[in-house]
Amino acid sequence: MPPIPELEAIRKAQILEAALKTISASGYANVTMDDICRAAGLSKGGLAHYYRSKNELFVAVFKEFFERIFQRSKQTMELYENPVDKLLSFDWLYDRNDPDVNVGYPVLFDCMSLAVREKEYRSLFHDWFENWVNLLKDAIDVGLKKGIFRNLDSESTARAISSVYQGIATRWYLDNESHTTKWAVESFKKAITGLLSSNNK
Amino acid sequence: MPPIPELEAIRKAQILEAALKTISASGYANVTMDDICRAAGLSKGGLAHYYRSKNELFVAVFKEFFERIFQRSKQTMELYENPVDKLLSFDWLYDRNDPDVNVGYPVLFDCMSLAVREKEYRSLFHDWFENWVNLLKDAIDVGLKKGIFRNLDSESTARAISSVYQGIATRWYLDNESHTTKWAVESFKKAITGLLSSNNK
DNA sequence: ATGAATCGACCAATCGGTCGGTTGATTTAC
DNA sequence: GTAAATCAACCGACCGATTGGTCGATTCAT
Repeated sequence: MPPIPELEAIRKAQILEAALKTISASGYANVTMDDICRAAGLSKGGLAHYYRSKNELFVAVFKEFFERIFQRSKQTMELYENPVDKLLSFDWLYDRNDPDVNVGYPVLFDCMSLAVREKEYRSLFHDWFENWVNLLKDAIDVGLKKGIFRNLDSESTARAISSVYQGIATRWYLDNESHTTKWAVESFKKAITGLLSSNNK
Repeated sequence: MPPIPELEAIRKAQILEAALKTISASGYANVTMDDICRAAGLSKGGLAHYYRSKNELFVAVFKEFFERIFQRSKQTMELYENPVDKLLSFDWLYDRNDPDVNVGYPVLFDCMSLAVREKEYRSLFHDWFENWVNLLKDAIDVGLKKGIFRNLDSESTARAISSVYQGIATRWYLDNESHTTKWAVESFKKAITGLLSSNNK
């Protein structure tokens, strides 16, 4: 019987952590199970005991990843009271020293290219979008109730706002020599305040 | 000696076309040289005669791809006179029946995940961004001169506009059940007109 | 006969997954 | 109370399949 009852949960967490870092560093397509074994301090057979296939492990890794990002987003938004501040609270996405950012972007891009063809990954994306959009939507609804915003469809505006964050992030990360952090922050603020002002019919 | 002098150019074009379709359909990581040989109607040795390694071929494919997208963007913009119309002329990006769209998005996502780790691909991205941004920047500069826009930095605004297109495209493509074409088109119009109106200090 | 164009068998390397085996703690049998 | 059986945890050698690249052979126009 198990030495400690929580051993399985501990091991799985260790493996996920090791796999996440390895995938982030080398890229989904280049990572081998051996790499992950080494990073996790386990043998091939040992790892197979917890995750029976590469695909099973990787799906678990990406799931864990999105959960982390979501929690981070939620916690950061909660630091603010004003709906506008909440909606503009994602500047941590453009901090090159942030550990979530450094690990996260490579994983995110990998996941996107996987999502193109595999519905399991598309579904992970969908859930993440949904969670993110709901955070934003709630803030917009509060703003509408308080009269800060007018004539907005909160859901489609929320989707647009998160898309703007992601679009700017893509540039900022993949071509950082031409896209400074200053540009990224100013741009998302202008774009999002533009989306929130109801001068569109 | 070559049967026809242009044979090399013809073959290379055939190979690039076949490779582009194959990569789009199966994904960079899953495509084998055999797949491309079959699609191009050539043997392994025959293909090796024109492209000596997988990497050499793939870089050429992605280069060709970005060139196509750029030409398409340029031509579509030229259909319009008014700077605002030019800047909003990219709704073809959100047409699910467009062949460039169907082939392009999978390739684009693959290229992004490659660009994270390989500077050769990052450089392709950079060049594409630069070309795209310059198209937009020229239109904005005309608008500034004509007095249609005020208080804008044309370059950083151009970068923001193309980022908005790309961010919305990501959602629209990867999670199309929750992101309709109508949403995509309305959203980019609102976001971009917001960026162009100078009510930001 | 020279060399570009093309072929396809073959090689070496890689990788995911399997499987028999070991360890050590717990449970069961007596 | 102890010997035997059991089982989770873990190991690493091995297998089968895949794949990128090579190379000698073949064709054919010049």
